[in-house]
Amino acid sequence: MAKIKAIRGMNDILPEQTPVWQYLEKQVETVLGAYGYSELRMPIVEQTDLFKRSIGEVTDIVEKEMYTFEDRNGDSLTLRPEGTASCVRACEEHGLTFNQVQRLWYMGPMFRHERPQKGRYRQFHQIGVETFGMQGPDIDAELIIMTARLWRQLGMEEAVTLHLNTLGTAEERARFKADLVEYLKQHEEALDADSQRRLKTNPLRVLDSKDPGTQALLDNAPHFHDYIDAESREHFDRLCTLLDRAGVAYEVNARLVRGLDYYGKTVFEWITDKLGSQGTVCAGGRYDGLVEQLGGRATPAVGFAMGMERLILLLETLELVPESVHQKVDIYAMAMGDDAQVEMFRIAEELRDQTGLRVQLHCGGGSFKSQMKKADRSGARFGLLMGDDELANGVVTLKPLRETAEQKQITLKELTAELVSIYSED
RNA sequence: GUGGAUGUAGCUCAGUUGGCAGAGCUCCGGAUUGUGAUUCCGGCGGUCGUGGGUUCAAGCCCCAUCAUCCACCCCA
Repeated sequence: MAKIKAIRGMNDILPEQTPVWQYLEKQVETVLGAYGYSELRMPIVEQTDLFKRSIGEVTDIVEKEMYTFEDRNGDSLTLRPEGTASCVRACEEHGLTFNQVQRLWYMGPMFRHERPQKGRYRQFHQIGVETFGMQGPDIDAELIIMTARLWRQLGMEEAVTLHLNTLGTAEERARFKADLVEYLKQHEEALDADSQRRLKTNPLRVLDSKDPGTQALLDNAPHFHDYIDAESREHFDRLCTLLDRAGVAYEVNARLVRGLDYYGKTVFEWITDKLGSQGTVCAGGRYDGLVEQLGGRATPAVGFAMGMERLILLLETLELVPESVHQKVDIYAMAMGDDAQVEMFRIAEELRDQTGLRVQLHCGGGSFKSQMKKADRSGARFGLLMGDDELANGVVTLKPLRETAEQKQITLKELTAELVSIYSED
């Protein structure tokens, strides 16, 4: 019989990896907490229409990447491909944005049926941040400054660069789009194949093309920043000023478009060149129209999402994960003989009570030698031994495993005092 | 969805013109009875991704299929 394997593009995160995830999650939570953001937890499955109405009918995500299926009652459900739509839905459903401001975050798996690749998976994980009810550029700046703090916290600030742009209002985009299409149609022959296709489906995305010929052509194309009016201009300028004053460096990239239909005004991406072709590690923007589009009262909103797999890949590439996150026990307790084992069980419990240290008790038998070997492999700083001698004398043997100090026999009372003093030095 | 590369032990990988399936690491046991991380010896461990085909004989050649990786596309 064929072995059952995980679904393509959906990965197990193994015990060796989970400490890295926990480390990253904790760092992010700490930074979000420092800005007063609250966590929201949402279902993974939503009605299909929610995503169709928010992300945009003609985007690749909705057209061909959603995990959509029929519920038993015939409803069309979809595994969420991103979090913003769910977050907006939840806020509306519970009145969270009614006459009030919200700063929210969430974490969890997203699903897109794409061809897997480095940094791109069918089940992937995002930490998303969304804010509601604030229309000025101050909140845009706060979000970006917050992400910059996170990169510093993680030690990766040198590895990422901020790309910033404004998409203006829908009307401004429409005027620009018309002129852009007109220009590109005159040069349609010179465009790469993908851009010719995009010209019909989503012309703004031609700006994103990696094709050198297309990019050269765009140099003489209409420039979007010539199409934005005073309000959009001021919003963007103020954002830039706030970032300048905060010391956050950025590159204005007028060709940064973003794939989701709901963005307007501010958009940004943090990009690294260390991960191959999936270099966007964090991205977001303003989506003032979305809440209303989904049936709520018009509410300004800005948010972003980080790709956890990509951040972890980057942390590992740059060797930024502290070695200590992999250490899971402080003390490895061993016993020789049934009576000694009974006593060691008691001692281990007492140590956990009194010192708060992580004590792993050897189970599963094996020779003394093999117990020692496991003690070493466990990464514990100390081994704790209990045999006939110790049992008879009412002591335990404390053996340093990581330093050259001698092992010694001490009473349990001395042991707790000793361990407390050793660990309080660190 | 398109293109390229790769699938051999739990992991990393050898495997010659087609001729008995290997190494290192891990794991278990041993090198005078209760001392690990270095050494030495022994052991466990494989439907060679899967299904067909060619052949006296296939890990190796051919076809299909699945998966992984990389790139395109798309995006976090």
